[in-house]
Amino acid sequence: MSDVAALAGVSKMTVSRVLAGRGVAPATRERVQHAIDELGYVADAAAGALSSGRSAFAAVLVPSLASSNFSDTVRGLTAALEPHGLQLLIGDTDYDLEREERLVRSMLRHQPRCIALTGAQHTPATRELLVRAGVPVVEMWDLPASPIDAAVGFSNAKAAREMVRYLAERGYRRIGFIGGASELDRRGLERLKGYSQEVKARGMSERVVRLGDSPITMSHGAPALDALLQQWPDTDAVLCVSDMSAFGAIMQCHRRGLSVPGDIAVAGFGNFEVAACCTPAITTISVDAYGIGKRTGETLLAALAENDGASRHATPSRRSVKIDYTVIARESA
Amino acid sequence: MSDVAALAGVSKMTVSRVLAGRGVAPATRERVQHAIDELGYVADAAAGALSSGRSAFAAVLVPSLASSNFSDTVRGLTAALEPHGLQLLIGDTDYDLEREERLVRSMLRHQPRCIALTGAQHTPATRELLVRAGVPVVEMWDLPASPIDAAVGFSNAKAAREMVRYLAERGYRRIGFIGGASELDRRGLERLKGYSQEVKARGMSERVVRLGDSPITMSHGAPALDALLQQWPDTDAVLCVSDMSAFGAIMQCHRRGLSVPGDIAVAGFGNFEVAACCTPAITTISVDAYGIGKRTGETLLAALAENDGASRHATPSRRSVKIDYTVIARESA
DNA sequence: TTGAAAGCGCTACCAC
DNA sequence: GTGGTAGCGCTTTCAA
Repeated sequence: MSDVAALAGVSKMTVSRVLAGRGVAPATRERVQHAIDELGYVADAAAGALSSGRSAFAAVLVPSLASSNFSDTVRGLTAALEPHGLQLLIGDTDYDLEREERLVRSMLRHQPRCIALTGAQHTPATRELLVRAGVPVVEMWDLPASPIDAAVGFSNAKAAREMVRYLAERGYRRIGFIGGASELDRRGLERLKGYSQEVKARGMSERVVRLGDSPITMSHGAPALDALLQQWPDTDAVLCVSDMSAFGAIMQCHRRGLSVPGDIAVAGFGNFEVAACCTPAITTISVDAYGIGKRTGETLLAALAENDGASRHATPSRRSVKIDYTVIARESA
Repeated sequence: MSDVAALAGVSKMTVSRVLAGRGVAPATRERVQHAIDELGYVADAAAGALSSGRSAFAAVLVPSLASSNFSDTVRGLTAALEPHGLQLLIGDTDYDLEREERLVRSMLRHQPRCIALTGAQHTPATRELLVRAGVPVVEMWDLPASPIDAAVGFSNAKAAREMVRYLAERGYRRIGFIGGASELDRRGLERLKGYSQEVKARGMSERVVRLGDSPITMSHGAPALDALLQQWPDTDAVLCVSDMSAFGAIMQCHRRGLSVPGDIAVAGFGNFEVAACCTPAITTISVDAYGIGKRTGETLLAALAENDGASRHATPSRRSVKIDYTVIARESA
């Protein structure tokens, strides 16, 4: 920066102002900009952060970047935060709460301006770290009973209930559920819970197969469907924890010579791309994953703006943004 | 850190050494660690980076996080770099070279220790910035004619030729290609180039449909297949620029009552999960996307180790790692 | 094995 | 509109 200042014949402060886009006379600004280009000068963000006491980072934690759900959410966050000069620090927890804690710890070292993470469940240490960080926090994809700060999500249980209701209304009575075996995928467990509640409420019996790790992939569907039909051969509909699994199940139906939905109806969750493209097209719950990211970003920005205006100590906003979901009726159920 | 030092009754330097895991007497180390836990102290990475002149960042640029290809590559990079204490700065270029340049510029402000980016094509300014950065750079997913520094990838053109060869050997003679319309997806264009070369070399005629933006998604396949069959109704095989498109095309064949591969063979590229799960299972080119990330990470680490040992000015390694690919023969072709 | 001083590159603050 | 000074929280270097 000294070099640039010298070349432009101004002080470092003026260079700093030009970079920050603050009040500088047009002529001066041009000279400085020229010097910057000349020297290929790139300001050091670490020095800036240290000096000003505010970084340009936003921390983001998702269970898995490979799931289109969460990569869409990350895209939404990027869309909201990048225009405000925030650089995303993205971490992949792999559905592991200990790993989440390690990642939070490591990200906190970079003094992020705000934090977005997935789900309602975290280790006590993670919660403690997050609260102490004193920056806006949003938990995404769930509506926690006691949020750390704010939340942007929906009730996975209620959404699953709605799908069971849809199936019941279409006349299906022997409805199964296939999902993952892991206790770590809380959203999957919530969906299972919603399924169980609604099935019981209607006096139907539960038919649950839990198999495999999260994230649930396409290859989950085939063995899960086989297991379900082996135990309950007369099953007439199956709700899958995700469209990935639903797709695998439908392909397995093809292989077994079962028609969908004629012999068995299959419903998914998430409205992934495959649900619309596959034949039969998959009936599913549509969740706006990108919107969750976007709304989360906006919520964080609003909290940042407030904190700037008011006291320094982050006043937890506790706001909770409910994201809509809808049953998309297609061909498979 | 002063607070921690005071509480532990040592100097700041000793606290710093404990955090860095350097030579400190066990008793002292314990006292310090206790004070750290007590106060919930989290070291400031910006200050550390500024003081030591070396950040803990690795910059990564991919065209799209939504493509499982690239999210797998990011996972591979994480696996390689995270254990060495490097934090990934992930950017999504959206197949836009201008955006790539902006992202590089913004990431460079954080003084990354190394940089991984996708493809061989960049704006002149991007190349300039990257060279001036003086840190190891790896270009992934391609083998550039004149790499900036190192490269980890394969020839997309040769891989596509191999698939055409496979199809020709299975007796297909009227082979089409469906891909994206964008000039920005260089890997897609390379695949098209390979197709054209091999088709011409065998005296067959080209049948090319280019449609839609990158990243190519499942919904690309159906309209592209329709367009192909409208123009060349007697097509007996189609090579798709990606498995996503191939899947969409196969589903469209189902809808049109065409049997695959009986009426028309369909081949994909990438060996995505859907290729193995769908029926008929998709014949494709398998590329180890995760491995590209892993190898890239290892290449970067090796370069960092060298630079540490030797001179400060990064000696470009110019090494080029070739990644294997293979035709996976399944049911669809 | 530990401590003290200097300074990394920038921005906040106050003068002019 | 511009410049000087102080100092952000660490690590480097050297001394004890």
